[in-house]
Amino acid sequence: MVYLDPPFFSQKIQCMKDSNGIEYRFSDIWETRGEYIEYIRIRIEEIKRVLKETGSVFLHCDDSASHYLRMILDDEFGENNFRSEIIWVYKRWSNAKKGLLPGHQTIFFYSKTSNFKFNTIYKEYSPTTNIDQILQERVRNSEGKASYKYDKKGNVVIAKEKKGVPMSDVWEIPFLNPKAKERTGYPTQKPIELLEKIIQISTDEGNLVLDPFCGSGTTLVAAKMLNRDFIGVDKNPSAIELCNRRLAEPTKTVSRLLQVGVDAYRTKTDEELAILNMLGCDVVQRNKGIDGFLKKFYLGAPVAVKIQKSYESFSEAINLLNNAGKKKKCSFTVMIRTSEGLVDSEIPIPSNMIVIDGLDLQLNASLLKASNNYNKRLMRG
Amino acid sequence: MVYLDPPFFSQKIQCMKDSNGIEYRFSDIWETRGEYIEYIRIRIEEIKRVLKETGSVFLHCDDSASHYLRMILDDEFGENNFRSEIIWVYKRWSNAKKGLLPGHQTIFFYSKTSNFKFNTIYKEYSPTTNIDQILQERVRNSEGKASYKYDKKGNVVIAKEKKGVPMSDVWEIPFLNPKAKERTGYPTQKPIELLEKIIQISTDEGNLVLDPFCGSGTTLVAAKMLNRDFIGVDKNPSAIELCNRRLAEPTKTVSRLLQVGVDAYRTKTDEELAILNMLGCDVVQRNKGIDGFLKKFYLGAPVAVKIQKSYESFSEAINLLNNAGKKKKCSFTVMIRTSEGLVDSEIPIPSNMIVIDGLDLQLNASLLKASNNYNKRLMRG
DNA sequence: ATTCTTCCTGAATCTTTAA
DNA sequence: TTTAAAGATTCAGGAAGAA
Repeated sequence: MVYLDPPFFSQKIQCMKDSNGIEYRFSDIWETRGEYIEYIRIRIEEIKRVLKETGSVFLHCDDSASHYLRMILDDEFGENNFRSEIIWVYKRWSNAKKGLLPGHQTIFFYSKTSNFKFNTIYKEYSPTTNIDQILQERVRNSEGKASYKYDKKGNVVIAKEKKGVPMSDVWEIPFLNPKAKERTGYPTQKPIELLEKIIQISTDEGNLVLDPFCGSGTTLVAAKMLNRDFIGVDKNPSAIELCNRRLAEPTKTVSRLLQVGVDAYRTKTDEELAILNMLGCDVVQRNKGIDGFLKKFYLGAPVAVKIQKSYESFSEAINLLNNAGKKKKCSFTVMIRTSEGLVDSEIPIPSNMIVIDGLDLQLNASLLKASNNYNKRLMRG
Repeated sequence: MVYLDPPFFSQKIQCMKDSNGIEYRFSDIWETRGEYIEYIRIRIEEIKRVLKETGSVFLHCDDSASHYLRMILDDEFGENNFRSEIIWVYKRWSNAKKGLLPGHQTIFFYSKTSNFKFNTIYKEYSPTTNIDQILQERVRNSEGKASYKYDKKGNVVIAKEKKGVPMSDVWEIPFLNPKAKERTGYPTQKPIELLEKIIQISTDEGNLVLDPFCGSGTTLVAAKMLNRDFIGVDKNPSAIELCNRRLAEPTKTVSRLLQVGVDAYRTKTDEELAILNMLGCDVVQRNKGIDGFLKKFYLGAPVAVKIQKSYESFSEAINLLNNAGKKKKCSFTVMIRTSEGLVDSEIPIPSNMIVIDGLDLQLNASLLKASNNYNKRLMRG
């Protein structure tokens, strides 16, 4: 298998320093598009030459010249050997731009022949999947419509064991964060996770992986950890040095985000989210005293919102919100009192805090009043 | 704005039947690739001709010929007018295939000039984001490192109001489920939500939207619902008929259409469900006047709850709830008034109806009062 | 008109403080 | 001593302003 992440046609100089002050730099600047294409084409030709009959190539690019690169691959490998357009999706720290924020890169997957090595990776079923579909055998009737299969006694027929859903061509993997330990200081470094997937679907242990633009050596590190053989090439001597350093101690930092999933960071209940949404709030996830900020400032300052929790007394909640609001320089704070929260309103409410009873509290109060009125009227006849 | 979803170069015949047995069919078969490209190129040329200087084009394709289509766009619009490669991501029922499951389609976004119309849509911050960096102003020291800004007294300085994160070029929108009500039976039908986003970012109300391969008319329906003008073209007469049915069936008003259209793909919003849940309600799905019943009876009879909808005036909502409540022999009814609903409280409120303002309405009133108090205090010195 | 410089942003981590 | 919460930091990549 060959993975290559050649210079993009971005017309920029990529430059970065590592923690020791060593500067890594390469140029994505080309005289003409034709020159760039020719540069890549020669390399693709050679890649095809050295590839086994069952081998595959993965070409990594952004959207600046992906269509030209795919043309080259079509020409050299044949369009019938196109396997997939893999989309690597990530969220990244943002910038201001008129238009949509770039949040993906493309990896073209071609095989040398139709008899290519491929290991299917199975993922979990979507939570919306009906288990009957997985468990029960199905048949097609005369009109071609599918239905569940029953045996002669009218019992459902259980299907053979399934392995899960085959992996899709869209891969959501966190972008290598500027603060990640995995970072070497080399520009355009890719996450190990990405290379692991590519190596796993296209090779077995002991197979050979080639990266002709190996840079910081992510491909090689991933290959080594997965017990594949590997060859790396780079024209920059300091890149090779870096590769050797990394390979001597191949480490992979597991991203907490990847490990626990983004939902682990979402700590609000549906109800709390609905309240915050109703009020027009940005949701705050990592603050005990504040659940959200109103999207609009008042008196030139932010307004913090807190929903009383069931495990908090009212006075506790007030103190938490008040202190957090002061720290964040809020003009006002808003407390949503809930019926579940422990009632205990001994302490005075700060002058810049607005307390609003939750809908359930208001409803109960109103219903009580209405029932009393009704009973009084009854008494009076 | 022009959106086009031309036949793909898939070399298949697309065929599907709707519920009335009408068959829709068109051919994706072309003699040669060159012929296909020429067919598209002519249309792109004309699209550019009729487009305004501030206009944009969105070309929808799968990965079978996307590189050729983008070449055409580069040629006709100029590669400096390439704005984004939008990736539409969806999860779909799986099929066994050696390789990765296709889970995306591509939409190329080009503008006619660099002075193009664009409305940024802001999304929520990631749950991993630290609010301090959103809230606090930052500075750069002499070494170019960033840190938080403090005033002379050592207090943090609050940054100006933020709007959220600009939308990325990767859109996760569910593929039209085979059972979805929105389905017309037309092959390759796209979800309305996808078209809504495209129309929203590239046009304002009253602008003109053209779909030269309109098929079942999803683009036109979305345009109509968003108060844009629209033109649809299709060479298949039964497609045009279908479009007209979809566009004209709700013969009343545009807002009625909106109501019907929205209701077709979601009966209760998450917010409404959360409110009903908060109040301790059983949810009622198919009643215009009632959204839920309290789990507890009052005075030995059920209590109906209704949330005012954005497309209902307050008096309309009151009448609906009151009539439905009488039919169901309710002792009381509860109306939740919302800020989105049309305000129009001319008619008297029935004696057994309890009206509760939504949290947002109460918050707005409280903030207004608090701000006024603050200003008065300022005036008095 | 072109190049250079400065500024701004926020996702996801690392670091420090509090419990 | 361990863990959780809060605070601080980095950097790709556009925009806007300066040279």
